[in-house]
Amino acid sequence: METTAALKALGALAQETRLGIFRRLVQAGPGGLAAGAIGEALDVPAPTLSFHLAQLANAGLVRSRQEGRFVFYSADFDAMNGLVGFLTENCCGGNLCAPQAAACGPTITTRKGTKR
Amino acid sequence: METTAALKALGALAQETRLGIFRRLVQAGPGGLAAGAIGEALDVPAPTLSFHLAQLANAGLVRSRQEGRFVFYSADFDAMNGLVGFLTENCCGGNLCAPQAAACGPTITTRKGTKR
DNA sequence: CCATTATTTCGATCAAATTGGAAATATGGA
DNA sequence: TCCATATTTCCAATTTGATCGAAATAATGG
Repeated sequence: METTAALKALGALAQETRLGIFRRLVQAGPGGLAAGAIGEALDVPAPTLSFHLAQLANAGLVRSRQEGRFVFYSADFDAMNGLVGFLTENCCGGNLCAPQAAACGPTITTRKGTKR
Repeated sequence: METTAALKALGALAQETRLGIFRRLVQAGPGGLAAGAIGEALDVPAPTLSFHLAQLANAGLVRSRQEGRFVFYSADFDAMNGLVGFLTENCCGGNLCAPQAAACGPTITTRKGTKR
């Protein structure tokens, strides 16, 4: 992820309502949620919600798809991974995150070096 | 890291000049740089620089210490780690980062342009 | 003290983001 | 077609953010 995209993603998440929306979408999983369901869950008026969803979409953090009368929004996990990668590089200068790698969790090393 | 702190950190980094300042400080390492050196490196007028440094400090991403006539600013790596951890949890719902764990990975994504 | 350098505060101005009501635009069903 | 529901666009008010000159504050050495 390059700087411009990272700036847009950071800006998109740096707002309470949008961060709430995104968290909700992450929680909802790949299927996402209909716009109305998000607005109801977070108690955000439709026009305001639409505005924020557009910002998130423009930043590449969410995707939308029409399904019947509904528009479903879902988190773009790849984009989020890209952002985390960008920050990790900016935090660590391209190397491992300092002291604790807690952020990367108990994890994943799917059996040694099987990258990808 | 709690939501409020994460929002402040995201907001602090979601600005071109501030992101540039922070990257420079990360690159400078724990010792940091004098305010003047940062301003000169990034060509930012003193008042503007002071404003942005204050924002970064308020967000907890940088620390400052007086040294002689200079005020040195340095990146707070723990805070940055905290932010990455927060995003990772919000990206993965507290579990593994989806498909590829590239960000945490075996690393060394020495990409051209990472430097400087 | 005084001069010099480093940084911050003040203040004014301009630009951009956020908000939500009212109205417009889909979409699918009766 | 007409209706009901879902979502977006339009618009205008309000708030918040960014910029930087000028002046103020801090630190040091002469």
